[in-house]
Amino acid sequence: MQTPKDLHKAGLKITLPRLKVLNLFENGDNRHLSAEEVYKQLLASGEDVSLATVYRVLTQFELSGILVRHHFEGDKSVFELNHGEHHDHIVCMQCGHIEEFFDSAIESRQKKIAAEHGFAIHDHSLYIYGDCTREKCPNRRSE
Amino acid sequence: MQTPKDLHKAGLKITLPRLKVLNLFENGDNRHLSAEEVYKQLLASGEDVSLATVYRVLTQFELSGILVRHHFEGDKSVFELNHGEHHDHIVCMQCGHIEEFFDSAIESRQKKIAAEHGFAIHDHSLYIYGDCTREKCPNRRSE
DNA sequence: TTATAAATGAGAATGTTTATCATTTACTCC
DNA sequence: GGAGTAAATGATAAACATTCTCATTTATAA
Ligand SMILES: [Mn+2]
Ligand SMILES: [Mn+2]
Ligand SMILES: [Zn+2]
Ligand SMILES: [Zn+2]
Repeated sequence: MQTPKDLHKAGLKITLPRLKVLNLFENGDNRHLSAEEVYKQLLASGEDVSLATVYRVLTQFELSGILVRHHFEGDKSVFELNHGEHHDHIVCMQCGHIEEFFDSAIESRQKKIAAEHGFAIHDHSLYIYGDCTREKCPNRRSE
Repeated sequence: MQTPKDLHKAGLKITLPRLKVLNLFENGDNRHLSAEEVYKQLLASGEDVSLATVYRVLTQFELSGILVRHHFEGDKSVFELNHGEHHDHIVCMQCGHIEEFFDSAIESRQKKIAAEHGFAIHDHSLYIYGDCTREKCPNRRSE
């Protein structure tokens, strides 16, 4: 567990809950985590942080640029470390597996479209939903 | 108020609440409506339909292909008539104004990307967020 | 080390959506 | 057209994710 420099730079105190959450994203198994998942994984590893604090910390990390928030289909927000390079996502509707991609053709078309419609672009979100064909995929359709 | 044929085709009974909701989408001012907006607009025009029924009807219409559901940034679902041709959206973060677009270059890139990652594509969602430059655009989003 | 502002935990509250169930309504058959 | 039946509705409770409140704890700076 390290890297309090991000927290300092964001003007946030170095607290135990914040370090635990950060550690989960830096050293955990999943890049993409919901608040509930963060909360449960911390509980499971003996660290107890209140759910309210998990939500607060995730929002603060998003605001300070440490995390990025995504709105996959459905209700809950999902977060991942902000490594500085934008990317979009393909989500498996059977097993939830997520693949990341970046396509400069799509990105530049988006800029052009926004300009054509007289919009100053802030942000965008692109999610592709489908069925992955991995062996591991539990509900994999036998084609 | 007309067009019960869609309802028949979907195997749904022709009920007053369903006709009222359908009418709102067909003859109302906004193409894109949340459940709450549908409910309030019906109330405002004297028609009273319970909120539970609004949610039920919207979901049924989505399932039967009469409406399409969108997940714009934020919490609530937004619906619009399914006119058969897919399109994506640019949303103004100041005033909520929505522009629609279709870009075949983006569409084909998405197919290629899904294929490259071994995904059988079901669906996708693309939202561009920005500031529109219309005269009418106020500096606060009208919720 | 102490003072102080910030952060936390517990639980209440909020906003959106779904579930329950008694009552009403639309469609079918006579 | 009128009764029978299954489906739809309304009122409200419940579920769910998320935010708020406030008393207590903690991190930081003097
Ligand atoms: Mn990602
Ligand atoms: Mn649209
Ligand atoms: Zn899968
Ligand atoms: Zn605008």
